[in-house]
Amino acid sequence: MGTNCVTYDFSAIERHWQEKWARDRTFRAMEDFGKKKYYVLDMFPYPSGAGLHIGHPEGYTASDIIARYKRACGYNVLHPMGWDAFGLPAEQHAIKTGMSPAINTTNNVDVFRKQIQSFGFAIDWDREVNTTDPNYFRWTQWIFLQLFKHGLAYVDEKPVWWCSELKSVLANEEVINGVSERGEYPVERKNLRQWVLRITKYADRLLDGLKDVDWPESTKRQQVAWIGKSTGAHVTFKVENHSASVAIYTTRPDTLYGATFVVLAPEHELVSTIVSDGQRAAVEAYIERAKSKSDLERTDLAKSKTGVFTGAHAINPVNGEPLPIWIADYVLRSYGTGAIMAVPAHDDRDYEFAKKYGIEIRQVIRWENSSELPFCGDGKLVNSGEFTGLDSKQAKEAIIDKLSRLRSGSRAVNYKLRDWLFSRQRYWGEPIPVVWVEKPDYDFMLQQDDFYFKEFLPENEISYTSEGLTFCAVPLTPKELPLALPKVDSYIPSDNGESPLAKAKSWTNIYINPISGEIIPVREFAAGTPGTWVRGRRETNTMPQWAGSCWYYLRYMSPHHSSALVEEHSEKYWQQPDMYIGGAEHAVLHLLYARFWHKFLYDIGAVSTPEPFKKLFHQGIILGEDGTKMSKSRGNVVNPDDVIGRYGADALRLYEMFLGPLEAMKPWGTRGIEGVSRFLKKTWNFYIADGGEIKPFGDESSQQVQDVSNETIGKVTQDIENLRFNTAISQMMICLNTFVKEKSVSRVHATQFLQILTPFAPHISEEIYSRLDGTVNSISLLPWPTYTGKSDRENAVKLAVQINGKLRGECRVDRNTECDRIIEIVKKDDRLNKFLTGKTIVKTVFVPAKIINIVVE
RNA sequence: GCUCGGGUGGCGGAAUGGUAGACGCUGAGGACUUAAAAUCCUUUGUCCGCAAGGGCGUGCGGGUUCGACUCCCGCCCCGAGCACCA
Repeated sequence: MGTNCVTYDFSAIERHWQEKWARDRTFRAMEDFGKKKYYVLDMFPYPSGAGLHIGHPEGYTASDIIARYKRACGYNVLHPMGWDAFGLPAEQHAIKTGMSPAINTTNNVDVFRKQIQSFGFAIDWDREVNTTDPNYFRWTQWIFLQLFKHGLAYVDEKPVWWCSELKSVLANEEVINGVSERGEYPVERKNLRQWVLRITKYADRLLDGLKDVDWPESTKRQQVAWIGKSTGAHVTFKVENHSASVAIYTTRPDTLYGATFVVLAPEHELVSTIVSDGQRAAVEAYIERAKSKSDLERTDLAKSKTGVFTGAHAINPVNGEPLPIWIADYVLRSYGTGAIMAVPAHDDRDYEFAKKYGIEIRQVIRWENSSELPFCGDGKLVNSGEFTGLDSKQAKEAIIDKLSRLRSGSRAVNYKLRDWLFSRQRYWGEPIPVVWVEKPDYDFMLQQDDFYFKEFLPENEISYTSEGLTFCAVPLTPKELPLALPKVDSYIPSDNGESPLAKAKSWTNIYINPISGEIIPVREFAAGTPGTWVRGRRETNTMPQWAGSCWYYLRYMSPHHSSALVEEHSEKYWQQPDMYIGGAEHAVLHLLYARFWHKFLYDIGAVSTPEPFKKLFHQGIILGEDGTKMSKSRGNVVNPDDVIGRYGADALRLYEMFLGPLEAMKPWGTRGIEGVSRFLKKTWNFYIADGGEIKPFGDESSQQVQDVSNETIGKVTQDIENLRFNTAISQMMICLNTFVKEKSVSRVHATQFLQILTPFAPHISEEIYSRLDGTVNSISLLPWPTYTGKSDRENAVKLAVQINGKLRGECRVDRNTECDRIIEIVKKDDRLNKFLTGKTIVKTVFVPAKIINIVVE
């Protein structure tokens, strides 16, 4: 049953069908194991206070078209939605207003849900997840504990990015060009105790796995570049007149004979040991200067290189030559060994440095078409002792072999990828489920015969030392999960880098029982409490926002399951998303972290597939009408609620898909939506008479209608498969225009048109279908119409005629006409023949039923 | 700097070796209307021409081909990512 509206009243129609779908749970995903499954996933949104952005429904509409299409094709479709709701904006809102981020988040989610539902997406709302729901994040915490147990989580006191404005540590990825990604505030280096995840252990597998997924090449390339694997050698240089030696990493061992100096990063721990007395003052001054430089200054490529001689020399292991050791901030402590051999003849940076400080530049590679130094490619070796004459590739191997014999070097692999800094000094995140106890208490716990935690501990204990005391990490037991956030008076972090949770003393200070695993707050602990107890302090750091989004696609498979993160048989059935649609801004971080967790879960047997996302697609960005990024300050923001109010959800869905290729960046155009809106009205008027009743449709269609209908089914099907929705819509427009012109359209063709329109504009299609036929409860239950192949009924074709490659006309012929016959026809046509008279035909190229090209002289 | 993607009417875009500009927007003219909106019809790359017709045309310059927006070489411009990674 539809509405009773007489004209195309989209608000009434859309409200009616959305309510009906919700009531009937039309789009519930069932675990029907006899049916092939299709899992289509959107990157779930962060429910910001600003409400839904016009860009959100672009990806959601695309995935919805696929979901509805696949369902009509007979698949059992899973198309869920949820909320990535931990994160900084809610916390900053809390700091500003004092309102709890939990309440604020719930409000925002309610707004987002309502807005998303107003698009009529075929989502199974029974499976909604929310990363801030304790029943969700207990499993995020559980995964963390598994990582902990398997030695993939550790603490490290190390320099991290500290943003004093946000009062928080940021991950490398959250710092862009020396300022915070969010807010663009200045950042500095600060030493803090941090949780770190050992993603580097998975570097090779994260690289290899990319071969097996259907992802945009550019995204794969970005991940490859981020992992940054390189192969080369470690070479050890003895320091002259000193017991120390310097280890360097190079990808060019073939240039070893061209090394004329060695450079250490200013932070390299060897610097203070090897520096000569004469140079000490200059070196210390340089280090001091380097420290005060911001990262932006240090990495500024435009500035010239600087450095200081240490007074020490390193001995080149292959020829015994002493090379001056310099320090310079163009060498990074964090990559490789923090030290390099400098080969100015064959490295741009070393060349620039050597030029500036008058250091020898020695060519050891010769190449064809010799141009000037530096030359950084491969070639033939010169001035390289016994290796002279080899080409670079052979020389690399040969020189590494010699280094191995000399015990001065070996083959080595290096990655740009660093371990993942996993703790944040924030309130609004998942608490890290760990308790710290002092070392003597920890040893006492370990000595207990029936020590509960044995199976939850990593091989090597995790500990840190502060003010002379050593603390060891004890994981919470699964019984203690979820570890919920405590209530706090203030959400403001302290200036010393501690999370706001540190101020919730009654929450942080606890007693832990090594035998039962139980935890009780200090205030509940009395002298008479039975059992063995040890004092502890909860970890007060929380997890980064990435944590919850690392595994949400698994939770959708069994969102209410209470004894595992995903129910085994559900995971076996749904396996992984077949299609994942979301923005390219997540090309590296989210998609790399999720792959890391997934591979880990695969290793511990929690999931059965090695990769989380089979096929990935990035929708482009919708720009403002002026062609720039939508922003409040520019005043070019389009509000989806306004557009739906004015044109309806179907029109907005259709328009966003019609705008251009899904992956392209394209500007919004207010006039453009008028076009698709007219198309919908035209559709309505084609089916519905003035009084609101359905027009009569007979049993016969004209030939034209049959052909255009069939062609449209074929084109739209292909275009949906290839996510080319813009051309699918133009084909439907062509089809409708033909219908309107031809008028003799059968019931079957009238129904089929509505069916292929359904994934794009489901409300109007349901409404018209309910008046046209309505034998089934929803048009989405009808099987997708089939394309019957190219019609051979259409025999007369227009054949293009070219003479010397230039289009001169066309002729109407039977599609099977032979080449010779066509030349005769052309000769009889005065307008064509005039290009042939007095010329000889040298050659003809003939494509049957398409084109003929006559070459004359 | 390196890597990748792109450059087609007034605009969004179609066509990946076979009739460039589908489809939509806009503009112009017309029908209906007292009028307007809505709707419908015609037209809309550009130059010459009254017209018939013809020339030019997919960033620029070459090339391959019977035929190039499409493939190859060189250049210009725009966008994205990475950015002293040794």
